[in-house]
Amino acid sequence: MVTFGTTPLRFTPANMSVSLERVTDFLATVPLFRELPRAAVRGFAEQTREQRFAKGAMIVSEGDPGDALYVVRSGEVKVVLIGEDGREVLLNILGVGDHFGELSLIDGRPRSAHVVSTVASSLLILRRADFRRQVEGSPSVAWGLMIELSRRLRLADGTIGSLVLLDVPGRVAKVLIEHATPGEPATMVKQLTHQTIGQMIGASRETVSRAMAEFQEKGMISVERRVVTIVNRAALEARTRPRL
Amino acid sequence: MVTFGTTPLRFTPANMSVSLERVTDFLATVPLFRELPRAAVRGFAEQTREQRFAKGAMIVSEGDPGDALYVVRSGEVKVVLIGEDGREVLLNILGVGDHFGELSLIDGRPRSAHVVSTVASSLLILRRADFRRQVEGSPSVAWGLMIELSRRLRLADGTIGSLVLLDVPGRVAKVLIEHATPGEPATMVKQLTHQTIGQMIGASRETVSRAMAEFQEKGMISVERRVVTIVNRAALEARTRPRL
DNA sequence: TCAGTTATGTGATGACGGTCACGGCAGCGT
DNA sequence: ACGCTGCCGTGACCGTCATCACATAACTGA
Repeated sequence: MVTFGTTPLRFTPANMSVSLERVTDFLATVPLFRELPRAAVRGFAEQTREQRFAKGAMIVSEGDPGDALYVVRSGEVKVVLIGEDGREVLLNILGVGDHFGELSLIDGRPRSAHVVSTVASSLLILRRADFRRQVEGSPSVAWGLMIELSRRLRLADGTIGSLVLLDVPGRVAKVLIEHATPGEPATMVKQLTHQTIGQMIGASRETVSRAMAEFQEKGMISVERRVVTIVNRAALEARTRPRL
Repeated sequence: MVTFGTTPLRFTPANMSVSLERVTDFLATVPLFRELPRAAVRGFAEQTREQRFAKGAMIVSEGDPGDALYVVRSGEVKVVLIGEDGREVLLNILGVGDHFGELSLIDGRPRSAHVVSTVASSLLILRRADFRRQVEGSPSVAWGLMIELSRRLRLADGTIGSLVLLDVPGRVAKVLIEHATPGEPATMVKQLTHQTIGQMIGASRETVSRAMAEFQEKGMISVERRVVTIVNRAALEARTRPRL
């Protein structure tokens, strides 16, 4: 549950002259700007300010007019839809180097989801300004943006597919596989609470719990102190397909 | 149900020299190329060939390597995911002037869904060739592409949200509203079979049928010879929100 | 270490909606 | 007109999953 307003935002004035090179260094590592010459990255960095958010702070709200792009410099944020009854749908979890907010910059429409920090986070904010001109002047950025949008679109379509075609255990299996860090014989999965998984796949906490219990019984995964290890990836993948 | 292979594709050799101007005229009307100078549109048109597909033909298949962009010149196609049990998820219905296949051109990955003609259709096929160079050389096309991708991403996220947050009647209401042609007091809805609506929202034909019966009873819509009229749009929109 | 908070396991219960099974109806080609 | 085929309406049944209600366990910070 998001804590509306209870955790006040804390503002940190940008300290441009001192940190410009640091910011440039950082931006140069994010995929979007990776192919850009240093001078161009600095061009973006100059339009940037940094802001810190406490855990649980609402960074952007659905429906807001949006005129900024955000890059996660530290921490983690989640992209969520919130139903009028308070239930949350988790569309995405973003970590360091990920960015959000480009949709509104591109099409000028209001924000389509909420973004909330899951831990204390620091974000670089790139205001609209002449974003469009900058992007058009940097074909590699434009291309990078399109690749990123394509990636998300494929992900979203895949999610729609599994929501419709798979039962809850199938969707849980899919999430486990997608969040597994490679390393075949025993693969580990990033820490995700059952609650969080449930919000990703549209299921209740309890049902996720039961699904994972089933996987454990069948020797597909093992859980040690809340860390999940994938024991039998093939079996998990099989659950990822309907009609088995 | 898609008829795999039963309806053979028919090939029509491109007739470049004669039809180039026609094709250019057509392309100039599609939003993606609208802002482009005529010469540039012709540049795209030159890389184009036209192909006809019978009703039910599979135009692209999920998993195929993809190196072409398709523009619907006449007819209609549907973008679908197909589960191993044969169930279909309808991601999109595309009409004249719509295009598909850009994702693979952008990121080079395989096709993420099937595309099937719902009626006999004619498509312009723009092969990869130097698509990337062309796009980078035409900022307005790059921008148009991003706007289109943004639009689809918003739609997809909205679909995910309604799949998770809304019950079937709610999702049906949403589809009706989205497909309503404006004209307030009595709005009409494009002809969609219950089956089709079901595939769009992950519900069975029967449940869609019952939802629409309920809407009729409550005077929210009226159905006359399979044409739906929205009588009480506000009530429909209310059903679009959870916790009623 | 201890208390408070947050995450997890598991049963009971009921509703939503999928599936099966028909019957009616409308359009369409011959 | 006549059948054919595809769409629609409705009842019956039953599985999956949300919800409620607790009991436990694992983490957090003082």
